[in-house]
Amino acid sequence: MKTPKISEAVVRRLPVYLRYLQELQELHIRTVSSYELGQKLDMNPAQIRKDLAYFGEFGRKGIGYEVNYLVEKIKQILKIDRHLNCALIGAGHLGIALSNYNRFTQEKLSIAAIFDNAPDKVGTSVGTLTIQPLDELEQMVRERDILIGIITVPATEAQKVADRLVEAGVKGILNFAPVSLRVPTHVSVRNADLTTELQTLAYYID
Amino acid sequence: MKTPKISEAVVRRLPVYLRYLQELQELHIRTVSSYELGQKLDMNPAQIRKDLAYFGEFGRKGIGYEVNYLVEKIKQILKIDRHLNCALIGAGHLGIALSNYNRFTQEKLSIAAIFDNAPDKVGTSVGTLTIQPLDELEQMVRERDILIGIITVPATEAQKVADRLVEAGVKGILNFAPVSLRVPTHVSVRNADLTTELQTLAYYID
DNA sequence: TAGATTGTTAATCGATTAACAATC
DNA sequence: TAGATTGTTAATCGATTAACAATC
Repeated sequence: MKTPKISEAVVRRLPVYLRYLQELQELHIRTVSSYELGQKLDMNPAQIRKDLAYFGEFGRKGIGYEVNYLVEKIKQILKIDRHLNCALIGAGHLGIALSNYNRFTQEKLSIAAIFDNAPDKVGTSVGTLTIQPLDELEQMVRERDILIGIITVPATEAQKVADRLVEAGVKGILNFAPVSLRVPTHVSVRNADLTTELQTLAYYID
Repeated sequence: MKTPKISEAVVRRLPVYLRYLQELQELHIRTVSSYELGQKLDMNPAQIRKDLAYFGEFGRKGIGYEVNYLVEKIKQILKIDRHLNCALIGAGHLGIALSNYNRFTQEKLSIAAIFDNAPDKVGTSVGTLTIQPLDELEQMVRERDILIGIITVPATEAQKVADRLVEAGVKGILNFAPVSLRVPTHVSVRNADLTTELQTLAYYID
């Protein structure tokens, strides 16, 4: 897979294509054109073709894209065709919600450990997992080959947790805490802060 | 407030500035330069100055920006200086998590009603609210002046809920369901789909 | 005053869109 | 074949960054 230099904008659109293509799969639709995709996703067809063409020639001129094939290709590109273990740090309401949410949607991206320091939470089960104390973070990351940390602790703790995740060897962080994390360049961070989203939305009201 | 044509990229950065400025407020720091902000947020200082300058002249040459003043200004720009009522549709784990999360962070952006159709949930309390059946959505949106809908129902239900929210007069939707919603242009949608975020993150692993 | 830092213009860089030859 | 649709190049558009006069 030759990746000349793909912009984040392109990468962010791939999961959106994938999601819709999977809907088409369920409807047993075999083929789709960039025009149809563009109509449904409210995007420019040229952009869709260009995005996909960064990674290879997946379509057929005069025909369009074969849905099943494109689904597999996008999964490969995103590297979600293989297992990827995540650790969840912070077993509050949001953490529990995510660990459930996760279970029945993407079995390839799975939560392999949950941590919290509250004494009344440690030892409690969440699905098939048991909440562990934060002390055990580093050990578990290594033992269970965890590559992604999902941070759902309070803002004041988030940087400390991020530092420990980085130190333990995690490659990516999904951060739900409302702070800008500082991490080395070899670690990717994505922010999923609800407050920020709501505030952005407020701007567009009226 | 003259707003020539502000790009979404600019609007998305304002809450990030705000968040850090509020941290500075707590530390009783009175003044900050675009250079310092840039250092901390890992952004170009010229960009920060330009972003802010779209909305007015908030700084002082040779000095920088007065923290308290800038916080107030950004709140005004984002329109979070006034109350804004949201409705939450879907009282699953994620919905409950959000309604709690929300309570103690942003009192100006508050959840004013929670809906779910599951018979075992209707009538149950969540904080000070009682879960209501979806039938009552339109009525509540009107009665309680709800301008934003937060969708945390399953993907299959999300478009139906969005249609009803739009019909009831909501101006913005924060969508947690993994589907691309279709709404009229006068309604803003922001997507906060965890799966999409995780998949994007996976691309950057290794 | 001298040093610092803004607001803004101009230069650069990158992303989106249009157009079309290639071809199924 | 004729119509459709890709992959890709070129044109456009927009966003970021650099530079600097204005000025606190």
